[in-house]
Amino acid sequence: MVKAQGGIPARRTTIVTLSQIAGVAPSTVTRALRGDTRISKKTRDKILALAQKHGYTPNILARTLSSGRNGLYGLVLGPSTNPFYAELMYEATALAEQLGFRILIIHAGTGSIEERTAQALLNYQVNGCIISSATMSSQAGKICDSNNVPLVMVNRVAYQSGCAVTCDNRGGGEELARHLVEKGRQSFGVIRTSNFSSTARDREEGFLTEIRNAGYDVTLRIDGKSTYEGGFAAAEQIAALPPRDRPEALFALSDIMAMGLMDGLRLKGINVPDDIAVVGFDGIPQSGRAIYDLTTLEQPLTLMLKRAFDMIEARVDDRTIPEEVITLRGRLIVRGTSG
Amino acid sequence: MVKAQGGIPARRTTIVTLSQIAGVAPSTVTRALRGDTRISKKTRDKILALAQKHGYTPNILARTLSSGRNGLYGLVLGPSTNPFYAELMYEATALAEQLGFRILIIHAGTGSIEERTAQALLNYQVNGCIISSATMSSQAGKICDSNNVPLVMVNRVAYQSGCAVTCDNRGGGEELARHLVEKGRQSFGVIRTSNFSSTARDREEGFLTEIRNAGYDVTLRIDGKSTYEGGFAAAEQIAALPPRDRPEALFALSDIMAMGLMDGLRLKGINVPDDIAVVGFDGIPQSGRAIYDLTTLEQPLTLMLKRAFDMIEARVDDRTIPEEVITLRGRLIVRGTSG
DNA sequence: CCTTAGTGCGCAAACGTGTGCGCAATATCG
DNA sequence: CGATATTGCGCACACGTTTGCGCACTAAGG
Repeated sequence: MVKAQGGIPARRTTIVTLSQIAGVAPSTVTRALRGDTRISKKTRDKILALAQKHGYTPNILARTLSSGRNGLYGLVLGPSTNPFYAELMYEATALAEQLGFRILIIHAGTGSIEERTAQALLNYQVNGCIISSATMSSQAGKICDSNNVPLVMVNRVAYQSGCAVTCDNRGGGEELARHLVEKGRQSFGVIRTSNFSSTARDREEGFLTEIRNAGYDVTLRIDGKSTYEGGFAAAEQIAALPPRDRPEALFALSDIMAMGLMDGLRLKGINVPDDIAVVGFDGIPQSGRAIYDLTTLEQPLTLMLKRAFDMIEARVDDRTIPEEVITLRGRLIVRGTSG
Repeated sequence: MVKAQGGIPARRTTIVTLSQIAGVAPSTVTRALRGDTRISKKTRDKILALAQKHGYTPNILARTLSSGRNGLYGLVLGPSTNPFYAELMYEATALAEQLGFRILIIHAGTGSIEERTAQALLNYQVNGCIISSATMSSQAGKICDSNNVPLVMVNRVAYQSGCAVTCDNRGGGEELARHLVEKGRQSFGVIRTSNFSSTARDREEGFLTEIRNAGYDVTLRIDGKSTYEGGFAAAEQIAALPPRDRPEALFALSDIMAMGLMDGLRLKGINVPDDIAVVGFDGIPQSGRAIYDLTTLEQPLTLMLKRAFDMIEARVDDRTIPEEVITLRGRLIVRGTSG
């Protein structure tokens, strides 16, 4: 209950307020504001002017209660150690702002989405939720499913079911492999991740396939833990190898690992790309810094999110649309680290 | 309106549903769930069990409509080019999760908060809003004020009025200055920002004061634009100077600029700290990377946000609490770049 | 037995918005 | 001119939750 200060009950202007001033029914005000054609132009103009004058702003929460629609979209983010997620959040926010939506942060960090988190989605009656990293517990998935909350995975494909928008990770891996082969590299290593996400697996498989097609093989695999520090540690392992055992090219499954890797190599006096070529994946802005100048495969992040929003919107209108997976092709950015 | 699929109207369980099953009034269910003492233990236990069994989750939106309280906190973030804001978002989310709140991203990026953004706060009836960077247009401030939306600036102090939680930027600048002087540096430069935030100004003033106290002066000032790229460009300007005109120590007003600065210097063959010492401000995690190993002044971010939440909560309960500014002391982290 | 105090709960309204239905007035047509 | 279609709007209820008020019942005290 809003307490008035100083005795004047400065209640906020609502549709009812406006209707009283205009001398019409609240329903008329609603329809006028929402542009219902059945309201005469004269009445509508009058009400719009009144709304403007009294600084009316709709109470979205009340609207939700009545019509089920609010512009609220949940967002689940991966850990802060990968700037990719921060970028995703910024992109999603910008896109939402443009489309008139709002982003509700549901969870940010590692760990899977448990029942408690899924309930938050219901508590706030979000129209849908974009999940960028974490996996869902089956219990949580069931909750969302049975309550008709459309879920879309971005940058990840669920194992059993669910909507998803993802980059062509396999194709990207292949493209990077071909690029390195064209550059004349003949032995290869992969800085991979310990988690079993579809994303990481597809990238690695694509890479491996094309390397083998070219008649070579991946001879070194190190877990880079999807972090800068993991990539850095991998560099130390590589530096510890006798130089002739070191691969001529390394594929870090994500840019952030590639950055750690390069810094690690640099500190050990190993030159990129003269001694070892490095390529990454994601296309985060930091990879373009002169100090890295990383060859990478850029994900079409803005477009991916746009598709994700579209998917949710479509399913809000029609719950019966079947599950859908969209794969978008990434773009190879050739920079200095691939030789 | 939730459309049922397959003929079975799988409506969500609400307080009314529960009340019907239990054979009591909805008001009794509410009070039982909220732990009102006037409900007998027997009834309460029965209802709690029922709620558990039927997977009841409260509809916060409806609660808001009726009681004005939801756990929604707006968050306004600065540009993505400074990872400090991403970290702030992650911290705020973690803290909110702990306290049972939710974060609604209101705006992320550059630019001031205009009327339209302020209205979003009203649309969703947020309990309050944390503003981490942008300045508010006076119109937007008025809207929030007249609608009793508590605002707290974090990492910034408003010029005229408003609540704020901030690090002791002036004191931090002084501490960094003393540290560099102790290390024997005798000439100084500052990589500053073009915007006129209180934060940047205080840091620079504190630094300047102590440098002068020690009998030296700041002889070089470059605009680093609060970005990595700005810091990098500053390095190129400095490298273009004849070596004896270069300051012996540089203070970048934020870590992200310090990082760009160091990379720029490195690429020009200038050694840190042998040729030039560098210190930053903020204490973002990236500054601790081996490749930077930056001496900096860490902001107590978690605590700052905790205080911000507390401030808002207090003002939700009691609108008459006057405006308040809290300043928290930061922590000097001495690493390798200060010599 | 009567009064008083306290306990446990229900009634009904309120929060702000959306919508199906229907009524009245006007326009259109035969 | 009368019948029908169209336009413009109001009524009433719904969404899920909270809360002031008050009623009924029990326990305690005189």
